[in-house]
Amino acid sequence: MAFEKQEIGDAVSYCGDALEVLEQLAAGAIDALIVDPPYSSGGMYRGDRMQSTGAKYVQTGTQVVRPDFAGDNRDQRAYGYWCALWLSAALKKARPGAPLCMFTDWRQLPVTTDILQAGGWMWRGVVPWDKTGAVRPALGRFASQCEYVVWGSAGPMSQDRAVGCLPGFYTYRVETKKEHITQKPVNLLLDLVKICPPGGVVADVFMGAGTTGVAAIKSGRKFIGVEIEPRYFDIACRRIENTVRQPDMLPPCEGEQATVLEAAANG
Amino acid sequence: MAFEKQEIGDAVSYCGDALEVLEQLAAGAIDALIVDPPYSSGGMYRGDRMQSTGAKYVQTGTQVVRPDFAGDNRDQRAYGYWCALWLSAALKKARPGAPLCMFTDWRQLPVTTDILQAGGWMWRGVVPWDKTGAVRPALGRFASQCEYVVWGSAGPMSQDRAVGCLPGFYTYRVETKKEHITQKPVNLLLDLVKICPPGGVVADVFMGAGTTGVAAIKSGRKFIGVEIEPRYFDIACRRIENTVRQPDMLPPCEGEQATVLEAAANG
DNA sequence: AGACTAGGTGAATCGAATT
DNA sequence: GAATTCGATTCACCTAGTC
Repeated sequence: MAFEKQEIGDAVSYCGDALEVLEQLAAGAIDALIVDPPYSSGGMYRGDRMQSTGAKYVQTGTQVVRPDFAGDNRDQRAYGYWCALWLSAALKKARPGAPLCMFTDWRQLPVTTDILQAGGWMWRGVVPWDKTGAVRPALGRFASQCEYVVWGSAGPMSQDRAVGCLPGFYTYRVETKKEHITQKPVNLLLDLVKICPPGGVVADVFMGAGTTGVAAIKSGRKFIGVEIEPRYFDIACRRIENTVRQPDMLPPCEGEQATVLEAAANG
Repeated sequence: MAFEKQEIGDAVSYCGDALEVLEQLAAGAIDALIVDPPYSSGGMYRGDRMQSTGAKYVQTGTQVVRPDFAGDNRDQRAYGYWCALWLSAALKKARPGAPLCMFTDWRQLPVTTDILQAGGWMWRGVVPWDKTGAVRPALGRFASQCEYVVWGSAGPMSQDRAVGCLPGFYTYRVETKKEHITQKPVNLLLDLVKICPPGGVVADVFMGAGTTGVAAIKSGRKFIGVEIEPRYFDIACRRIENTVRQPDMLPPCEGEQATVLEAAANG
């Protein structure tokens, strides 16, 4: 099968189905998988979830029209089976010990930890992300102001490529200008990509607006991206291209060397 | 069956098994259930989890000797069945709509949301608690610096007794002087008891060192507590007694009236 | 300073089953 | 019976922010 493929700097992006693209990658191609799959959340009842994403995630006030996104209307069991499929496919293309980060909300959190393990990955923890501003308070209840990164690894993780310790909690305000309704802050992803050894390949098979790619490239890592919806694919490619063009590269993180992986390969 | 029973101010404490004490309470006796059950966590492998709590939750350096606590060495399935039992028993003694808060760690979080529902409660969300300082960093990993409050209610929650909106995330440093290895900060519990209408009855059937009771009494609520381990029962009673004695009662929270429940009962 | 952290890794060791 | 393998268990050591 052939997909539209865009190579921009150290980023390779495919417009196609996650599962199908994953099956065409080389084994060991992925040093870290960071994904934000459609949560299939957003309603207590099946009928609520089956709406188009535009109707489901309503924005009050100014109406910003965005294309609907695909894969967000499965019920919870179908969602689980589908995730297990692409997670399993991704595992086969991941370097042994490669880390996996997967966004989810509170409602899908337990399913997510299950399907991560069903897909063959080793579950290692949960990292909350405090969205602060984006809270819808409810009288007499706790606000749901956090989303979650469920993380794990492709089997045992050795510490030999590690360059430091990462926090277990992040606070970043949701960006006001978004091109995708579930778009994550670049700064959040800039922190998360540190789980990938410097110079390694970060993969995201549900790119959306491409924030993971932006963060990977900006931090001197390589990137493989997949997005099925052509309009978001174009948006992602444009954002990655803008990142490649303006080399306001971040300074290497504390103790990070851009060539850790190459050194390991050579030595 | 008879249990040791201590009445201290507005707090009634029982030394005994949670399930057995719950079955002796009157229906509707509980306005809010806030519990910190033994997580049965503490290791990647079954053997690790089966150790005594003293050996499992290691303290480096100076050895502070604390009594082991009971019920922390079930495997995950047994943990689930056991929780479903006492949660179901508690539901029968809870006022309709009463909120439930249940502490857990990342490893037991998915089980906890399952068994909360298995016990008949309605799952409503997850509230992370950032322990900040109490982090054991690990090279190349995300630290696990959060624990979680899984919360829900005894059926539909009406908003008529609600006095305000609660945050969906808390940051409190672990207290340095603890009498129980899993003791929670008083300030955290002072925030959480706000889920209970002012003047209502907060119950905690795994008191440990009694922090929930301290927070309930300090905020002008009533309290029912249960603890199976006599040494922790004594510690809890002493801490509650100290709280009752020094009436440095907190000012009513924003919009809180100390007599909301009484007013409802009278009118 | 030094203790503290609802740990995790990996090497060494022990034990039972198999060759 | 001695050697080997595999699994389970034990133990030293690592991490960094805060008190």
